[in-house]
Amino acid sequence: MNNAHQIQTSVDPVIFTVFDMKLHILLVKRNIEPYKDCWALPGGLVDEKLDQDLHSAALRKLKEKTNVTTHYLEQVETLGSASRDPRGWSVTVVYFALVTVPEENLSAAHGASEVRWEEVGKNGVAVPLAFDHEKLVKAAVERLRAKVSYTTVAAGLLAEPFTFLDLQNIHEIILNRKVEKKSLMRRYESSELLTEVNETRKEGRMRPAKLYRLKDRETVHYFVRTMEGPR
Amino acid sequence: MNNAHQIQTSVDPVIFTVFDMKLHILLVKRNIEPYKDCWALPGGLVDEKLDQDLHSAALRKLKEKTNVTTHYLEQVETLGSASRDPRGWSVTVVYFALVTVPEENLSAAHGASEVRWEEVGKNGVAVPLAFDHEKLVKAAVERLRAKVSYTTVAAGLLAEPFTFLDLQNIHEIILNRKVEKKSLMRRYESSELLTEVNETRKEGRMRPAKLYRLKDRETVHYFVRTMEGPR
DNA sequence: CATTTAAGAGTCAATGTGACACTATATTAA
DNA sequence: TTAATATAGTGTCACATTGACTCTTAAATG
Repeated sequence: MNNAHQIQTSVDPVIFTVFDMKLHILLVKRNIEPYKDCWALPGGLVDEKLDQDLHSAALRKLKEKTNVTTHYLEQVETLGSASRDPRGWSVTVVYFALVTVPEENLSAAHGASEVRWEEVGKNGVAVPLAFDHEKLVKAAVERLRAKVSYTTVAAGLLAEPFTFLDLQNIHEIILNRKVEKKSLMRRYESSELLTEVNETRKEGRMRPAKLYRLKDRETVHYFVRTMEGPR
Repeated sequence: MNNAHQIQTSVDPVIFTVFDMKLHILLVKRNIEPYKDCWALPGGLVDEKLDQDLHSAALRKLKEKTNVTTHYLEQVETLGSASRDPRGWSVTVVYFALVTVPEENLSAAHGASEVRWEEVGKNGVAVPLAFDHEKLVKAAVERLRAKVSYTTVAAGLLAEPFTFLDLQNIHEIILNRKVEKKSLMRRYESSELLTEVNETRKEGRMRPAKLYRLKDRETVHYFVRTMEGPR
């Protein structure tokens, strides 16, 4: 029972952002074997010295690859088996993080020769990923979609201030379907999470939209019911 | 990065059952340090040789402590930190399992000097637990309650055949509140998960209740809406 | 000042819910 | 044979929330 075991423990954050009206995740190109030159999640081994706990290990990985800060980091699931890494038994804890649209860009440091935002389509990303990372991404996307359909987490992705249309777009992009304007508005009204600011217009000669900020970027409101989708 | 690290990896199943109209979980008394003679979850280290993956590691732990089989095993969350075990960095993957009411009883083998079913009250169990196991139990109970309020998992706890009242009781015991008969009936009807069998009566001189079986013990039906509780 | 066009408020049928009243039925006692 | 009993199971309804749709509002432009 007291065998000094050799199970590798890592964290794999799936970092989401939205730009160009598409959902994206952050990938890094591996520069060591196994799966050298293959795209992978920006994860890595938990460091006994550096990391107090799993959550901060995930935050550290996040910081190493991007300059942006997260308003949301949630554990998704943990996969562990003898076969998922050719080097032997390994366990990885999958997280998903939401970051606002990146302006200054990525730091291709820390063992990653390349870093990039990859579009998430209907069936995950278009490139093959190392290890079982496609499965991890799938799980994270499912969780994100579920969460967005019954909470206000998606609002955290927006740069402030934002219009209601921005909010609606974020939901539609992540859920990959139309969302009823009025329905979403009602939900955010009852969440009491938005504060109005001033005004602006988006395109030429139309009525300007109100601008909002979040009262508290840390708070996530749960809708009384999940968004049901089209009838 | 390639430091041979020493993170201990374990699984901790929270095994639920219902008898005497109360929710219970299985605990074992530790017979080694640390926390010797303290009650704990029936978990243990993942064994690289024995276990193919985390799920089967949890099943193995379950089998070592009870003779019953599970119809439901679900991963809850993973906790890992430098401080949760005095011996150093450790990670544990928490599962929750549902088993039918135990008849032949527990095997107090495998490093546990004592095994027992402990009642789960409003605030978890009444005895202090080793490590952070109270937190793990709390997380598992929350997840169980959530799941029971929007799925048919609870039905898996019943020995077949069962009456509708049995089903209602199971829900009420786990959720720790009254559940509307008609509301629950509607949900199970639309789940199309029950098959009628014959008849029986429970107490003396009243109308006998129909007996049911589950069409498929593996299938879990998701209700269209969460049970909302009293108005 | 009329026109344009999206913002955003109003309205409504459909759905599912909790609550509670009501009916059905096997057993037992008269 | 029949009435009483007590739980099993069904009927009904007000209420809340939803998706869908329509209507009003308002700044900017020409």
